[in-house]
Amino acid sequence: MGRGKIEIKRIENSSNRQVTYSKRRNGIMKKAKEISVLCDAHVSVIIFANSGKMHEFCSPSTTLVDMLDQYHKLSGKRLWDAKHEHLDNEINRIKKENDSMQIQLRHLKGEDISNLSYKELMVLEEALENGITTLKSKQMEFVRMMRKHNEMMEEENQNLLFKLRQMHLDPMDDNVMEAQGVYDHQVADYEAQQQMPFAFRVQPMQPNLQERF
Amino acid sequence: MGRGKIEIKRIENSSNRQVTYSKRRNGIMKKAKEISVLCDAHVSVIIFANSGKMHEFCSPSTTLVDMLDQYHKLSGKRLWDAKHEHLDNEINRIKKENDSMQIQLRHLKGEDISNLSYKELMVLEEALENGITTLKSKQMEFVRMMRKHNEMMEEENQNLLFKLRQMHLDPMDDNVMEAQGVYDHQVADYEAQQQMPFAFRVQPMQPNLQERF
DNA sequence: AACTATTAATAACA
DNA sequence: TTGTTATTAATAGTT
Repeated sequence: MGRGKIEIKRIENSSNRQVTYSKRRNGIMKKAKEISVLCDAHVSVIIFANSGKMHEFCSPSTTLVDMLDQYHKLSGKRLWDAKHEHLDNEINRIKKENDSMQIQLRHLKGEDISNLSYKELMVLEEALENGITTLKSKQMEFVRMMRKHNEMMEEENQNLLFKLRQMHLDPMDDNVMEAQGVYDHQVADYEAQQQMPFAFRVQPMQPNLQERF
Repeated sequence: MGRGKIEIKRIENSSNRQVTYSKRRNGIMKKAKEISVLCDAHVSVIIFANSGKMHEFCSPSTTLVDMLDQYHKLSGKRLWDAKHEHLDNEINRIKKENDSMQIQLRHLKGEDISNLSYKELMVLEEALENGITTLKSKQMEFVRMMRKHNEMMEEENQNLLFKLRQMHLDPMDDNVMEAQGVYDHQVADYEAQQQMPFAFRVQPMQPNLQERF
Protein backbone atom coordinates (compact mmCIF):
# COMPACT_ATOMS: atom_id res chain seq x y z
CA MET A 1 0.00 0.00 0.00
CA GLY A 2 2.29 2.58 -1.22
CA ARG A 3 3.90 3.70 -4.37
CA GLY A 4 5.26 0.22 -4.65
CA LYS A 5 4.89 -3.08 -2.94
CA ILE A 6 7.57 -3.99 -0.41
CA GLU A 7 8.80 -7.26 0.90
CA ILE A 8 8.33 -7.84 4.60
CA LYS A 9 11.96 -7.99 5.64
CA ARG A 10 14.24 -5.67 7.50
CA ILE A 11 14.58 -2.31 5.75
CA GLU A 12 18.28 -1.86 5.33
CA ASN A 13 18.27 1.87 4.65
CA SER A 14 18.35 3.35 8.09
CA SER A 15 16.46 6.53 7.43
CA ASN A 16 13.82 4.74 5.41
CA ARG A 17 13.50 2.30 8.26
CA GLN A 18 13.02 5.09 10.74
CA VAL A 19 10.39 6.81 8.61
CA THR A 20 8.54 3.60 8.02
CA TYR A 21 8.77 2.83 11.72
CA SER A 22 7.17 6.05 12.78
CA LYS A 23 4.44 5.90 10.17
CA ARG A 24 3.56 2.31 10.84
CA ARG A 25 3.74 2.82 14.56
CA ASN A 26 1.15 5.57 14.25
CA GLY A 27 -0.89 3.26 12.09
CA ILE A 28 -0.84 0.49 14.66
CA MET A 29 -1.71 2.82 17.51
CA LYS A 30 -4.60 4.18 15.51
CA LYS A 31 -5.83 0.70 14.73
CA ALA A 32 -5.53 -0.25 18.37
CA LYS A 33 -7.55 2.75 19.41
CA GLU A 34 -10.16 1.96 16.78
CA ILE A 35 -10.64 -1.67 17.69
CA SER A 36 -10.93 -0.78 21.34
CA VAL A 37 -13.70 1.67 20.53
CA LEU A 38 -15.47 -0.31 17.83
CA CYS A 39 -15.50 -3.63 19.67
CA ASP A 40 -14.89 -2.48 23.21
CA ALA A 41 -11.84 -4.63 23.47
CA HIS A 42 -9.08 -4.07 25.94
CA VAL A 43 -5.88 -3.43 24.07
CA SER A 44 -2.34 -2.88 25.11
CA VAL A 45 0.39 -2.09 22.60
CA ILE A 46 3.96 -1.48 23.60
CA ILE A 47 6.60 -0.79 20.99
CA PHE A 48 10.28 -0.20 21.36
CA ALA A 49 12.14 1.21 18.41
CA ASN A 50 15.58 -0.26 17.99
CA SER A 51 16.79 3.14 19.12
CA GLY A 52 15.30 2.24 22.49
CA LYS A 53 12.49 4.77 22.42
CA MET A 54 9.22 3.43 23.70
CA HIS A 55 5.64 4.08 22.70
CA GLU A 56 2.58 2.57 24.24
CA PHE A 57 -1.14 2.45 23.88
CA CYS A 58 -3.60 1.16 26.43
CA SER A 59 -7.34 1.29 25.93
CA PRO A 60 -8.90 3.84 28.25
CA SER A 61 -11.26 1.32 29.83
CA THR A 62 -8.39 -0.47 31.55
CA THR A 63 -4.82 -0.22 32.71
CA LEU A 64 -1.68 -2.07 31.78
CA VAL A 65 -1.55 -3.56 35.26
CA ASP A 66 -5.07 -4.91 35.00
CA MET A 67 -4.36 -6.33 31.59
CA LEU A 68 -1.21 -8.03 32.77
CA ASP A 69 -3.19 -9.39 35.67
CA GLN A 70 -5.66 -10.90 33.25
CA TYR A 71 -2.83 -12.08 31.05
CA HIS A 72 -1.35 -13.85 34.00
CA LYS A 73 -4.58 -15.56 34.86
CA LEU A 74 -5.43 -16.64 31.32
CA SER A 75 -2.04 -17.62 29.99
CA GLY A 76 -0.71 -19.19 33.15
CA LYS A 77 2.67 -17.75 32.20
CA ARG A 78 4.71 -16.49 35.09
CA LEU A 79 5.21 -12.82 34.53
CA TRP A 80 5.89 -11.90 38.09
CA ASP A 81 8.80 -12.58 40.26
CA ALA A 82 8.62 -15.02 43.10
CA LYS A 83 7.24 -12.46 45.49
CA HIS A 84 4.23 -11.75 43.38
CA GLU A 85 3.78 -15.37 42.66
CA HIS A 86 3.70 -15.95 46.36
CA LEU A 87 1.14 -13.22 46.91
CA ASP A 88 -0.97 -14.61 44.11
CA ASN A 89 -0.89 -18.04 45.69
CA GLU A 90 -1.72 -16.54 49.04
CA ILE A 91 -4.74 -14.80 47.56
CA ASN A 92 -5.94 -17.95 45.92
CA ARG A 93 -5.50 -19.91 49.11
CA ILE A 94 -7.37 -17.37 51.20
CA LYS A 95 -10.10 -17.07 48.64
CA LYS A 96 -10.65 -20.79 48.74
CA GLU A 97 -10.71 -20.71 52.52
CA ASN A 98 -13.16 -17.87 52.26
CA ASP A 99 -15.46 -19.75 49.96
CA SER A 100 -15.52 -22.82 52.11
CA MET A 101 -16.27 -20.76 55.19
CA GLN A 102 -18.97 -18.95 53.30
CA ILE A 103 -20.54 -22.30 52.53
CA GLN A 104 -20.22 -23.50 56.10
CA LEU A 105 -21.81 -20.34 57.37
CA ARG A 106 -24.68 -20.69 54.95
CA HIS A 107 -25.22 -24.26 56.00
CA LEU A 108 -25.23 -23.37 59.67
CA LYS A 109 -27.81 -20.73 58.92
CA GLY A 110 -29.91 -23.30 57.11
CA GLU A 111 -29.22 -21.94 53.64
CA ASP A 112 -28.27 -24.01 50.59
CA ILE A 113 -28.75 -27.31 52.36
CA SER A 114 -30.94 -28.81 49.68
CA ASN A 115 -28.11 -30.75 48.09
CA LEU A 116 -26.52 -32.09 51.23
CA SER A 117 -26.45 -35.79 51.95
CA TYR A 118 -28.20 -37.11 54.99
CA LYS A 119 -24.86 -37.74 56.61
CA GLU A 120 -23.85 -34.15 56.07
CA LEU A 121 -27.14 -33.01 57.51
CA MET A 122 -26.44 -35.08 60.61
CA VAL A 123 -23.03 -33.47 61.04
CA LEU A 124 -24.63 -30.09 60.64
CA GLU A 125 -27.25 -30.96 63.19
CA GLU A 126 -24.63 -31.99 65.69
CA ALA A 127 -22.81 -28.69 65.22
CA LEU A 128 -25.98 -26.71 65.62
CA GLU A 129 -27.12 -28.64 68.68
CA ASN A 130 -23.69 -28.14 70.12
CA GLY A 131 -23.88 -24.44 69.48
CA ILE A 132 -27.30 -24.19 71.02
CA THR A 133 -26.23 -26.15 74.07
CA THR A 134 -23.19 -24.01 74.72
CA LEU A 135 -25.22 -20.91 74.10
CA LYS A 136 -27.92 -21.93 76.50
CA SER A 137 -25.44 -22.64 79.23
CA LYS A 138 -23.86 -19.27 78.61
CA GLN A 139 -27.25 -17.65 78.92
CA MET A 140 -27.90 -19.56 82.13
CA GLU A 141 -24.63 -18.24 83.45
CA PHE A 142 -25.83 -14.75 82.74
CA VAL A 143 -29.02 -15.40 84.60
CA ARG A 144 -27.10 -16.77 87.57
CA MET A 145 -24.83 -13.75 87.54
CA MET A 146 -27.77 -11.39 87.53
CA ARG A 147 -29.42 -13.26 90.34
CA LYS A 148 -26.28 -13.18 92.44
CA HIS A 149 -25.89 -9.53 91.67
CA ASN A 150 -29.41 -8.88 92.82
CA GLU A 151 -28.85 -10.76 96.02
CA MET A 152 -25.77 -8.75 96.78
CA MET A 153 -27.65 -5.58 96.10
CA GLU A 154 -30.42 -6.54 98.43
CA GLU A 155 -27.92 -7.32 101.13
CA GLU A 156 -26.24 -4.00 100.54
CA ASN A 157 -29.56 -2.25 100.72
CA GLN A 158 -30.33 -3.90 104.01
CA ASN A 159 -27.01 -2.76 105.27
CA LEU A 160 -27.53 0.81 104.19
CA LEU A 161 -31.01 0.87 105.60
CA PHE A 162 -29.69 -0.43 108.87
CA LYS A 163 -27.02 2.24 109.09
CA LEU A 164 -29.59 4.85 108.16
CA ARG A 165 -31.88 3.86 111.00
CA GLN A 166 -28.98 3.75 113.41
CA MET A 167 -28.10 7.32 112.57
CA HIS A 168 -31.69 8.46 112.98
CA LEU A 169 -31.89 6.85 116.41
CA ASP A 170 -28.58 8.24 117.73
CA PRO A 171 -28.02 11.57 115.97
CA MET A 172 -26.06 13.18 118.87
CA ASP A 173 -23.30 10.61 119.20
CA ASP A 174 -20.01 12.53 118.76
CA ASN A 175 -18.46 9.74 116.75
CA VAL A 176 -21.26 10.00 114.32
CA MET A 177 -21.13 13.75 113.82
CA GLU A 178 -18.76 13.42 110.94
CA ALA A 179 -20.83 10.59 109.57
CA GLN A 180 -23.78 12.99 109.57
CA GLY A 181 -22.40 14.68 106.47
CA VAL A 182 -21.91 11.33 104.89
CA TYR A 183 -25.43 10.44 105.86
CA ASP A 184 -26.95 13.26 103.92
CA HIS A 185 -25.13 12.21 100.78
CA GLN A 186 -25.99 8.63 101.26
CA VAL A 187 -29.64 9.41 101.61
CA ALA A 188 -29.55 11.57 98.53
CA ASP A 189 -27.69 8.91 96.59
CA TYR A 190 -30.01 6.25 97.74
CA GLU A 191 -33.08 8.16 96.71
CA ALA A 192 -31.59 9.10 93.37
CA GLN A 193 -30.67 5.53 92.68
CA GLN A 194 -34.25 4.44 93.12
CA GLN A 195 -35.14 6.52 90.05
CA MET A 196 -32.42 5.10 87.84
CA PRO A 197 -32.31 2.00 85.68
CA PHE A 198 -30.81 -0.95 87.43
CA ALA A 199 -27.47 -1.03 85.70
CA PHE A 200 -26.52 2.53 86.56
CA ARG A 201 -27.44 2.55 90.18
CA VAL A 202 -24.35 0.95 91.64
CA GLN A 203 -20.84 -0.03 90.91
CA PRO A 204 -20.91 -3.59 89.62
CA MET A 205 -19.58 -6.34 91.83
CA GLN A 206 -17.91 -7.77 88.78
CA PRO A 207 -15.87 -5.40 86.59
CA ASN A 208 -17.41 -4.57 83.21
CA LEU A 209 -20.57 -6.38 84.07
CA GLN A 210 -22.79 -3.59 82.95
CA GLU A 211 -21.31 -3.59 79.47
CA ARG A 212 -22.39 -7.10 78.93
CA PHE A 213 -26.12 -6.72 79.36
CA MET B 1 -11.83 0.95 3.95
CA GLY B 2 -14.74 -1.19 3.18
CA ARG B 3 -18.01 -1.07 1.31
CA GLY B 4 -18.78 2.00 3.30
CA LYS B 5 -17.13 4.29 5.74
CA ILE B 6 -17.88 3.66 9.39
CA GLU B 7 -17.80 5.94 12.35
CA ILE B 8 -15.34 4.98 15.03
CA LYS B 9 -17.78 4.25 17.81
CA ARG B 10 -18.97 1.08 19.46
CA ILE B 11 -20.63 -1.27 16.97
CA GLU B 12 -24.00 -1.98 18.53
CA ASN B 13 -24.84 -5.08 16.52
CA SER B 14 -23.20 -7.84 18.48
CA SER B 15 -22.40 -10.22 15.66
CA ASN B 16 -21.09 -7.44 13.46
CA ARG B 17 -18.95 -6.35 16.36
CA GLN B 18 -17.55 -9.81 16.77
CA VAL B 19 -16.74 -10.18 13.07
CA THR B 20 -15.11 -6.78 12.93
CA TYR B 21 -13.19 -7.63 16.06
CA SER B 22 -11.68 -10.73 14.64
CA LYS B 23 -10.85 -9.14 11.31
CA ARG B 24 -9.24 -6.09 12.81
CA ARG B 25 -7.45 -8.12 15.43
CA ASN B 26 -5.83 -10.13 12.67
CA GLY B 27 -4.99 -6.87 10.94
CA ILE B 28 -3.29 -5.45 14.00
CA MET B 29 -1.36 -8.62 14.67
CA LYS B 30 -0.18 -8.66 11.08
CA LYS B 31 0.88 -5.03 11.29
CA ALA B 32 2.69 -5.71 14.52
CA LYS B 33 4.55 -8.58 12.99
CA GLU B 34 5.40 -6.49 9.95
CA ILE B 35 6.77 -3.50 11.83
CA SER B 36 8.84 -5.75 14.01
CA VAL B 37 10.40 -7.31 10.91
CA LEU B 38 10.69 -4.20 8.78
CA CYS B 39 12.10 -1.95 11.47
CA ASP B 40 13.33 -4.50 13.94
CA ALA B 41 11.23 -3.02 16.66
CA HIS B 42 10.19 -4.86 19.76
CA VAL B 43 6.44 -5.10 19.84
CA SER B 44 3.95 -6.45 22.33
CA VAL B 45 0.25 -6.51 21.60
CA ILE B 46 -2.25 -7.91 24.04
CA ILE B 47 -5.95 -7.83 23.25
CA PHE B 48 -8.88 -8.99 25.28
CA ALA B 49 -12.18 -9.37 23.50
CA ASN B 50 -15.30 -8.40 25.34
CA SER B 51 -15.86 -12.10 25.87
CA GLY B 52 -12.64 -12.29 27.87
CA LYS B 53 -10.71 -14.22 25.26
CA MET B 54 -7.14 -13.09 24.93
CA HIS B 55 -4.81 -12.79 21.98
CA GLU B 56 -1.25 -11.65 22.07
CA PHE B 57 1.66 -10.92 19.89
CA CYS B 58 5.21 -10.48 20.99
CA SER B 59 8.02 -9.93 18.56
CA PRO B 60 10.23 -12.98 18.40
CA SER B 61 13.36 -11.07 19.30
CA THR B 62 12.15 -10.46 22.83
CA THR B 63 9.76 -11.58 25.56
CA LEU B 64 6.91 -9.87 27.32
CA VAL B 65 8.81 -9.91 30.59
CA ASP B 66 11.82 -8.22 29.01
CA MET B 67 9.59 -5.64 27.45
CA LEU B 68 7.87 -4.95 30.75
CA ASP B 69 11.25 -4.61 32.37
CA GLN B 70 12.17 -2.04 29.77
CA TYR B 71 8.80 -0.39 30.21
CA HIS B 72 9.48 -0.18 33.89
CA LYS B 73 12.84 1.46 33.34
CA LEU B 74 11.78 3.88 30.64
CA SER B 75 8.36 4.97 31.77
CA GLY B 76 9.22 5.25 35.41
CA LYS B 77 5.77 3.87 36.05
CA ARG B 78 5.97 1.38 38.82
CA LEU B 79 4.24 -1.58 37.28
CA TRP B 80 5.56 -4.04 39.77
CA ASP B 81 5.11 -1.90 42.80
CA ALA B 82 1.61 -1.04 41.78
CA LYS B 83 0.90 -4.67 41.26
CA HIS B 84 2.45 -5.49 44.57
CA GLU B 85 0.43 -2.89 46.39
CA HIS B 86 -2.70 -4.03 44.70
CA LEU B 87 -2.13 -7.60 45.78
CA ASP B 88 -1.35 -6.53 49.30
CA ASN B 89 -4.58 -4.59 49.53
CA GLU B 90 -6.47 -7.48 48.09
CA ILE B 91 -4.98 -9.83 50.63
CA ASN B 92 -5.80 -7.54 53.50
CA ARG B 93 -9.33 -7.12 52.33
CA ILE B 94 -9.89 -10.83 52.00
CA LYS B 95 -8.19 -11.57 55.28
CA LYS B 96 -10.51 -9.23 57.10
CA GLU B 97 -13.47 -10.87 55.47
CA ASN B 98 -11.96 -14.16 56.48
CA ASP B 99 -11.52 -13.19 60.10
CA SER B 100 -15.03 -11.94 60.50
CA MET B 101 -16.40 -15.12 58.98
CA GLN B 102 -14.12 -17.15 61.22
CA ILE B 103 -15.56 -15.38 64.23
CA GLN B 104 -19.11 -15.84 63.05
CA LEU B 105 -18.47 -19.52 62.48
CA ARG B 106 -16.97 -19.95 65.93
CA HIS B 107 -19.89 -18.21 67.52
CA LEU B 108 -22.37 -20.38 65.68
CA LYS B 109 -20.48 -23.41 66.91
CA GLY B 110 -20.67 -22.10 70.46
CA GLU B 111 -17.00 -21.19 70.66
CA ASP B 112 -15.60 -17.91 71.97
CA ILE B 113 -18.96 -16.65 73.14
CA SER B 114 -17.80 -15.78 76.62
CA ASN B 115 -17.29 -12.15 75.78
CA LEU B 116 -20.51 -11.59 73.90
CA SER B 117 -23.16 -9.29 75.24
CA TYR B 118 -26.51 -10.72 76.09
CA LYS B 119 -27.98 -8.99 73.07
CA GLU B 120 -25.42 -10.63 70.81
CA LEU B 121 -26.20 -13.96 72.38
CA MET B 122 -29.83 -13.45 71.54
CA VAL B 123 -29.02 -12.72 67.90
CA LEU B 124 -26.90 -15.84 67.81
CA GLU B 125 -29.67 -17.85 69.34
CA GLU B 126 -32.08 -16.69 66.69
CA ALA B 127 -29.67 -17.68 63.92
CA LEU B 128 -29.11 -21.10 65.44
CA GLU B 129 -32.79 -21.74 66.02
CA ASN B 130 -33.37 -20.74 62.46
CA GLY B 131 -30.74 -23.14 61.22
CA ILE B 132 -32.10 -25.96 63.31
CA THR B 133 -35.61 -25.34 62.08
CA THR B 134 -34.62 -25.42 58.43
CA LEU B 135 -32.46 -28.44 59.02
CA LYS B 136 -35.19 -30.36 60.75
CA SER B 137 -37.60 -29.75 57.92
CA LYS B 138 -34.95 -30.95 55.48
CA GLN B 139 -34.45 -34.08 57.54
CA MET B 140 -38.18 -34.67 57.62
CA GLU B 141 -38.14 -34.50 53.87
CA PHE B 142 -35.51 -37.23 53.80
CA VAL B 143 -37.58 -39.38 56.10
CA ARG B 144 -40.56 -38.95 53.83
CA MET B 145 -38.43 -39.90 50.85
CA MET B 146 -37.14 -42.99 52.57
CA ARG B 147 -40.60 -44.02 53.61
CA LYS B 148 -41.87 -43.69 50.08
CA HIS B 149 -38.88 -45.62 48.84
CA ASN B 150 -39.60 -48.39 51.28
CA GLU B 151 -43.18 -48.60 50.21
CA MET B 152 -42.14 -48.94 46.61
CA MET B 153 -39.66 -51.62 47.54
CA GLU B 154 -42.24 -53.59 49.40
CA GLU B 155 -44.53 -53.44 46.45
CA GLU B 156 -41.70 -54.55 44.19
CA ASN B 157 -40.88 -57.40 46.54
CA GLN B 158 -44.48 -58.55 46.50
CA ASN B 159 -44.33 -58.51 42.75
CA LEU B 160 -41.15 -60.55 42.58
CA LEU B 161 -42.44 -63.01 45.12
CA PHE B 162 -45.58 -63.45 43.11
CA LYS B 163 -43.63 -64.12 39.91
CA LEU B 164 -41.39 -66.53 41.80
CA ARG B 165 -44.34 -68.54 43.06
CA GLN B 166 -45.89 -68.59 39.63
CA MET B 167 -42.74 -70.16 38.20
CA HIS B 168 -42.60 -72.77 40.92
CA LEU B 169 -46.19 -73.74 40.30
CA ASP B 170 -45.81 -74.03 36.54
CA PRO B 171 -42.16 -74.97 35.83
CA MET B 172 -42.84 -76.91 32.58
CA ASP B 173 -44.52 -74.14 30.67
CA ASP B 174 -42.42 -73.70 27.48
CA ASN B 175 -42.70 -69.94 27.66
CA VAL B 176 -41.14 -69.98 31.06
CA MET B 177 -38.23 -72.29 30.26
CA GLU B 178 -36.04 -69.34 29.39
CA ALA B 179 -37.26 -67.50 32.39
CA GLN B 180 -36.10 -70.42 34.51
CA GLY B 181 -32.52 -69.23 34.15
CA VAL B 182 -33.59 -65.79 35.09
CA TYR B 183 -35.37 -67.23 38.06
CA ASP B 184 -32.24 -68.72 39.53
CA HIS B 185 -30.50 -65.40 39.35
CA GLN B 186 -33.40 -63.61 40.80
CA VAL B 187 -33.58 -65.92 43.75
CA ALA B 188 -29.85 -65.60 44.31
CA ASP B 189 -30.05 -61.85 43.99
CA TYR B 190 -32.96 -61.67 46.32
CA GLU B 191 -31.26 -63.73 48.96
CA ALA B 192 -28.03 -61.82 48.59
CA GLN B 193 -29.87 -58.58 48.95
CA GLN B 194 -31.30 -59.67 52.25
CA GLN B 195 -27.76 -59.69 53.65
CA MET B 196 -26.84 -56.26 52.42
CA PRO B 197 -27.41 -52.86 53.90
CA PHE B 198 -30.54 -51.25 52.71
CA ALA B 199 -29.04 -48.73 50.34
CA PHE B 200 -27.18 -51.29 48.21
CA ARG B 201 -29.90 -53.85 47.81
CA VAL B 202 -31.74 -52.38 44.86
CA GLN B 203 -31.57 -49.86 42.14
CA PRO B 204 -33.05 -46.64 43.45
CA MET B 205 -36.43 -45.52 42.25
CA GLN B 206 -35.10 -42.02 42.29
CA PRO B 207 -31.83 -41.38 40.44
CA ASN B 208 -28.92 -40.57 42.73
CA LEU B 209 -31.01 -41.24 45.76
CA GLN B 210 -28.49 -43.63 47.21
CA GLU B 211 -25.78 -41.02 47.12
CA ARG B 212 -27.73 -38.85 49.47
CA PHE B 213 -28.10 -41.25 52.34
C1' DA C 1 -15.74 -18.27 5.24
C1' DA C 2 -15.35 -15.95 0.64
C1' DC C 3 -16.02 -12.00 -2.12
C1' DT C 4 -15.47 -7.24 -3.60
C1' DA C 5 -16.41 -2.33 -3.68
C1' DT C 6 -14.58 0.99 -0.97
C1' DT C 7 -11.91 3.20 2.26
C1' DA C 8 -7.53 3.52 4.70
C1' DA C 9 -2.66 2.98 5.07
C1' DT C 10 1.53 3.87 3.41
C1' DA C 11 6.09 3.80 0.13
C1' DA C 12 8.22 6.80 -2.44
C1' DC C 13 8.97 11.25 -3.24
C1' DA C 14 9.33 16.25 -2.15
C1' DT D 1 10.21 15.75 10.42
C1' DT D 2 5.81 16.67 7.62
C1' DG D 3 2.96 16.57 3.43
C1' DT D 4 1.46 14.69 -0.99
C1' DT D 5 0.02 11.07 -3.90
C1' DA D 6 0.14 6.81 -6.45
C1' DT D 7 -0.53 2.38 -4.96
C1' DT D 8 -1.27 -1.40 -2.16
C1' DA D 9 -3.69 -3.33 1.87
C1' DA D 10 -7.43 -3.65 4.96
C1' DT D 11 -11.96 -4.26 5.63
C1' DA D 12 -17.54 -3.34 5.76
C1' DG D 13 -21.18 -5.10 3.84
C1' DT D 14 -22.79 -8.78 1.30
C1' DT D 15 -23.33 -13.65 -0.25
